[in-house]
Amino acid sequence: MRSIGAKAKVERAAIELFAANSVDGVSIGEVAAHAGVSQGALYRHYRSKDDLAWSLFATAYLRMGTELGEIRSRQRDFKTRVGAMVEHFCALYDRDPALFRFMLIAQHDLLPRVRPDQRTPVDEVAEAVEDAVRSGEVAPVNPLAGAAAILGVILQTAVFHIYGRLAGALSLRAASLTRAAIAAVEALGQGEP
Amino acid sequence: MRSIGAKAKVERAAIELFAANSVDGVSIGEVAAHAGVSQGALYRHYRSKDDLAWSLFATAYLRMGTELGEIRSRQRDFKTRVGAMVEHFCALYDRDPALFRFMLIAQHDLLPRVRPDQRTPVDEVAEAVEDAVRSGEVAPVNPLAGAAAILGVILQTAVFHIYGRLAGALSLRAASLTRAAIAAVEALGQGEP
Amino acid sequence: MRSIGAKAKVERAAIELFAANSVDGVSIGEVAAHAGVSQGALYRHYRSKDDLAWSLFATAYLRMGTELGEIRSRQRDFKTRVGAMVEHFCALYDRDPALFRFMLIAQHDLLPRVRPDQRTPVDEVAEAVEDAVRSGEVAPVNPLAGAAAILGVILQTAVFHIYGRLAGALSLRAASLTRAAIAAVEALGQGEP
Amino acid sequence: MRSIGAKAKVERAAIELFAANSVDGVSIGEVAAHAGVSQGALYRHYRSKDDLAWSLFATAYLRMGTELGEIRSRQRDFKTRVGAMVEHFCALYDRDPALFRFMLIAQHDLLPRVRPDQRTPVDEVAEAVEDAVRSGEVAPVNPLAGAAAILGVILQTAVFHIYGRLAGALSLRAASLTRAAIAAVEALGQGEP
DNA sequence: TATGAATGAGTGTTCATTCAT
DNA sequence: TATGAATGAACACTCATTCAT
Repeated sequence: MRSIGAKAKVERAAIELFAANSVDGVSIGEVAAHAGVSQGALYRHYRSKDDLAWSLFATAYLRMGTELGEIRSRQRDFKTRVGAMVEHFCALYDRDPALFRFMLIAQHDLLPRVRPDQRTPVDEVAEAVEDAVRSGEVAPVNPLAGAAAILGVILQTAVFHIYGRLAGALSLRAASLTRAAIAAVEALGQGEP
Repeated sequence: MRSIGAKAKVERAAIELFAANSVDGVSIGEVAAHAGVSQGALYRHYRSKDDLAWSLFATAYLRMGTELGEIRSRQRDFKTRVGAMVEHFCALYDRDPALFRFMLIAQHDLLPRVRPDQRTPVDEVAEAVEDAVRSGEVAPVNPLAGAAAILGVILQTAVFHIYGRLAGALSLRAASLTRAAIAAVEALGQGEP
Repeated sequence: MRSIGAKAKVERAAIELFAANSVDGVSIGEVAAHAGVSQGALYRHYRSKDDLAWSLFATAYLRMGTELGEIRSRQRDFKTRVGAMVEHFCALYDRDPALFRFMLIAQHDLLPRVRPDQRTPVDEVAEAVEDAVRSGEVAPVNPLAGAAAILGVILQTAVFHIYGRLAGALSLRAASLTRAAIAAVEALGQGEP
Repeated sequence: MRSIGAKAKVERAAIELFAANSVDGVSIGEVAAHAGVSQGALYRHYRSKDDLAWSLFATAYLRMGTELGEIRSRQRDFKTRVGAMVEHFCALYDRDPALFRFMLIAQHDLLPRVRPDQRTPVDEVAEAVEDAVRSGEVAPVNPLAGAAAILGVILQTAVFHIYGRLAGALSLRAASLTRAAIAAVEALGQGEP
């Protein structure tokens, strides 16, 4: 009856349930019930359960890519860029931990479906590293290896937070995570390989 | 005599299929077929599909914890410990990527089931950090935050390898990953928080 | 004024789709879309999907009965009657093959719903045979057996046309079908049973 | 438990229910219940409901083609051939009216799926007509038009029997149907087209 | 003991029908 | 009046698990 917000309610319910139980662990009926709509109504907005999961994931994942891209174009200094990116991740985590967890969980199923021409968070972080290498801000290093270090520091901290190993707002850790991420990238490039 | 190795064949098949398709994406029939045994035979070794997945995960995960514990007791120096741990992770990844990927995928479902008194890889790495802080090898830092940085650098690199973003044996990256992990932990402790 | 023709558009769409995919193979949404009206509008003209299918079938089927009855009252000679009836069938087929095919398909579901007091094509053809027997134009024969022979010759030819086994306008075959139908009825009555 | 006959019981139940209600009008649950097996058991023998319907239809339809082919190779005279074919149809109808009705109903959905290289009843009857034309037994006529006449006489009589318009064993009508079928074919070829 | 047929609850999905706007 | 979003019951199908042989 209240058609405005029906899709939004489904999205929220799906993200929360998928985050808590993984996509396969949640039935479409549970999503509908949690959203307060009928099962049939859900299919007016999404062609299938898979479409729902993919749509939520792709939207959030590619949006994060876009936002990191904007950060990259706003800042030119490597350390500033990494700092802003780390803060962006932390802010998302604090604002919507369910969405963050959903993305972490769902990536194993859904990442392979991202088209190679789409700009992902990984691409943006790797490009930031590449820029830094090119400008001499950091010693030569494989940009993707550098991106792995940066993202690893951030995401594993988020994972520990999810599992209760760490507490408090993640944003409070942004400064130290930034230092760690930058130091990791610099250290990567200091050996012979 | 034919039953010798039957359980091992099931385990291998399960790990490979679970790694490729996640636990929910694989039926017990597929595991049995892949292992070359009947479905009924599978239930002689595992009470349920869940028992199979949990048993595989817990064995591998806790074993990794034990092995990291042994590394910790063999080495006393922080950097040496981290280096050995990184090498251990890389060696496992290179030797059995399916098992590694299975653990990465399954953790979201199964980690919460690990009892708090069991020694996990996280505990061992965190304890190594704690020791280093206590001995003054690194500046004061939350041991779990340090463990997150170390594991993040390793595991995200493995994830990139799985998704084809990085190539070549992971062990070849052990030295640089070790430097990155240590640098990250040291940097964590250098700010005011 | 927009509603003028809406019902007719629904009928046409329904007949075409039902003919191509059978009633169960077509959704009310497809009919509405094909007709260019909303689903709700469709229910203004028909109480239900079943009502739509039955209404279309009954109208066409009973109309054919009426028309054959008119032929019967216009012509008194058996051969002339059969000739006119065959031509009538062929003309309908050539003019509206979808309607013809719909009737052939739908009869299995809907024929039992025709009330016994309603004059069907079968009744008219059987009565023509009965008249011919009574007048001595053909040897004694069960009128319904005769009607089966006549209708079988016509309808099976139409079926072959639908399935692409025969080509060209069916009306071109009217003369030979008439001869065949009459010969079949005459032959039926020439044995001992 | 009684694995012998499970598939046969499913087939019988399916044919009977499909004949009475059409394939779309019967749920897989009803078939299973009628057969006295579980729904799951049904899927051990048939991949899908469609596979069940198609398998039943193709088996019966192509088998009839084979049998008519055998009749054709046993008899060389046109009238004898037609007589044997008519008797074969009548015998099948009398022995298994449900199967006969199922074939009549299902053909509209399933006939297009028969591969062109498979010998159908239509092919066999048409070939019998062709042979008769070639040998001069009947005047020149399109073999498929002739087959339509023969099959029409038989099948429409069966249809009338199904709907209660005719009664008694169909085999009792075999002789007169044979005469009617032959007369129809002969009459087809006596005009100018 | 080992097999695989059988079970039956649960899933995603469709669709005829209703009704607020 | 006309729309199309919403409903909810029904459906085909899957699969972990059991058990007779």
